[in-house]
Amino acid sequence: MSIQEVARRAGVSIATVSRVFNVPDQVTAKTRKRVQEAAATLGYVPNANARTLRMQKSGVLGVLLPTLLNPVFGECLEGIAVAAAAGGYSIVPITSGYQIDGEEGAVKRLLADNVDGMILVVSNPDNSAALAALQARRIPYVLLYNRHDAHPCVTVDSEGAVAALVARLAALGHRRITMVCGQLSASDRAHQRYRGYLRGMGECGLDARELVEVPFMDAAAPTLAALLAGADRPTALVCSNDLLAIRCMRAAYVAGLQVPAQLTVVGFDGIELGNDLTPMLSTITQPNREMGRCGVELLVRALACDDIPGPSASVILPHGFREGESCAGVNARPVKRK
Amino acid sequence: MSIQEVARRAGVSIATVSRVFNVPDQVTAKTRKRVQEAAATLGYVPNANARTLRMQKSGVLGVLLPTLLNPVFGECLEGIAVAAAAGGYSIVPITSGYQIDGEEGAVKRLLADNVDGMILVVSNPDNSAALAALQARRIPYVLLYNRHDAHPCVTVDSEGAVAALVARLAALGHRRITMVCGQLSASDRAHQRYRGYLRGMGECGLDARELVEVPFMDAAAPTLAALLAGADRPTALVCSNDLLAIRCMRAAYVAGLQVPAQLTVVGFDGIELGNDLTPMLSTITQPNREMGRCGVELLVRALACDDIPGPSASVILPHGFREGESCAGVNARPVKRK
DNA sequence: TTGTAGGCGTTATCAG
DNA sequence: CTGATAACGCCTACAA
Repeated sequence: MSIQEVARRAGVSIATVSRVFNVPDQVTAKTRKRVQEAAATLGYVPNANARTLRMQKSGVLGVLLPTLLNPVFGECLEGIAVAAAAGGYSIVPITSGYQIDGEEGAVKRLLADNVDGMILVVSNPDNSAALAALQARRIPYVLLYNRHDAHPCVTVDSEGAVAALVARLAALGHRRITMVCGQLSASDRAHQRYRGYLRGMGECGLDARELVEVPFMDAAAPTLAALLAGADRPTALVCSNDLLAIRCMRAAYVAGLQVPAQLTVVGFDGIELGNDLTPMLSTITQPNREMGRCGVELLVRALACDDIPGPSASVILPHGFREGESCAGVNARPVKRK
Repeated sequence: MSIQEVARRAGVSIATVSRVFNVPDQVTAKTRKRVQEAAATLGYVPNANARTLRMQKSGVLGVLLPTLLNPVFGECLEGIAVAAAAGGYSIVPITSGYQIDGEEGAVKRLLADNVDGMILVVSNPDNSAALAALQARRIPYVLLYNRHDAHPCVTVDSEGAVAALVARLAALGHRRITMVCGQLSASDRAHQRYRGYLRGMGECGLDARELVEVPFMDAAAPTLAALLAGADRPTALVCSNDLLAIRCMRAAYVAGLQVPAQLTVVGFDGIELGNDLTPMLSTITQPNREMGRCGVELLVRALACDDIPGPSASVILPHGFREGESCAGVNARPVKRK
């Protein structure tokens, strides 16, 4: 069912049909109606591939995310989807995580699709083949969560946020503060946050403790159990993301430690789910939807002007701190539970 | 950078370039190499739109999901992605939830993209305009989680699962068992699960209690608070999904009720996160990834034979029950916490 | 206001 | 083994 059949059925030329869909006012009301009826009864849907081929633009924004198993990206994607729709674009989300060929393969696929621009969260903007490919093709793109001087990024001041958090914990009397992250090498976000930890500890005159890496979520339990076992165990855990923080709270329970009375756990991300946990998760909040929205708007604006966003377009969005219930002073008395 | 430029640079015709990418053995090793080098230095990526237009098939599977904010669909999508890749297809996931125009709009968009088939989770297979559109176009599709006699579905026996759960709760001494769901009208899954509740209660000789609907997650707190307030409050909550169950556990805490000592809470979905909660969530588990995988394989198989899956292709996958820690006998003694 | 025709990048057919 | 060419569905000058 192409434009041809609609034209035949309506007794007009294909050009007229095309106009009905693209510049309706250039067609007589009567003709227009006839065409619309023909299209409706035929169930005609314009072929996006043909249109893209002809127009040399697709009206599609590619979205590359690490995974959708972490709600933080789900929330972000929602912001992206809404903003894209508002800007007249549709999106094609791809995950680099459980996709066979990672970031570069995903970008190649999106390039083949002729996306007009891309929103992406990469593992490391330095030496990213994916970004190189985009630059080579002069495809406009915006990074989310990443932070890099050579690329347009929408993110928060992760380093500052964690440094401030460490100060807050120190003020609560914590001295043995340990940072827990996923696979450090897999994410420049984790690096930023770790730098924040180091800075914060330094500024508070505390000794930074060894970073605890939990590369595979599945195998987190033993690592965390070991961490919480010794006499010198930390009194506070700064987690590189909320999912990790949730696992840490579980590990604490398993180890017989009460949160927050005996162990403070703080996350990073501000996923909504944290609000429903008990104890409610204390966390550094990022405006995830807003971040998606902002990135898309940046991109759409650039697209409209037919130029490509540079590093100077970067935006640092404000972060926050959700009080929650998993964070307390080092000598807090156990919460009585009835 | 089209096939043209590669051809020119390699000093061959476009036909030869095309062959190098599609039937490499029909080209001399030497020519092939020249073309590949030209393509590489040019950064050539075959135009998928042109290819789709010419081939009349895209190699793309459309995936329509209600939302990605619920991890259950994230897990499912992972299964879909892996299976699709294995079958030589790529996917385009769309959410009907926060998309402007819902299921039908999403399907239209996918049709415009010339997807070869679709995997979808719809609100209600009856009178679904989306499904009607697919049938009219004779696009192969498979439903996930939904269950309907007139469509090919991959799902679990939700009704039986909930009925069995109710029996289990009754055996634990529970009498006042209440079901909690989201917006009942928004999901035939919720309906199935509710039917299971009714059947289970009936079979146990218990009086079914009024269904508690929590249409908007955001506003769940007051509704649940009211539910847990009275003297006649339930001793067990059967939740239509895990996210809801998590909220119920929070509501219990807020109401001063200990789970599971004073209130049993059981979910439905088996999201992985449930394992990390304290108390660990007791839930009816669905094989979410497997479900995605199964649906895709069904679809891919049909695509290969060039036919479209019918209702008889439906598959009921086995479900399970995760013991967890949020479910106990009605007179369980409070857990001592140190 | 409406119709005709060319070309977007590919693949496939048919010659050579 | 390789090259020329038509056609996929659409948009848009240009012509009528």
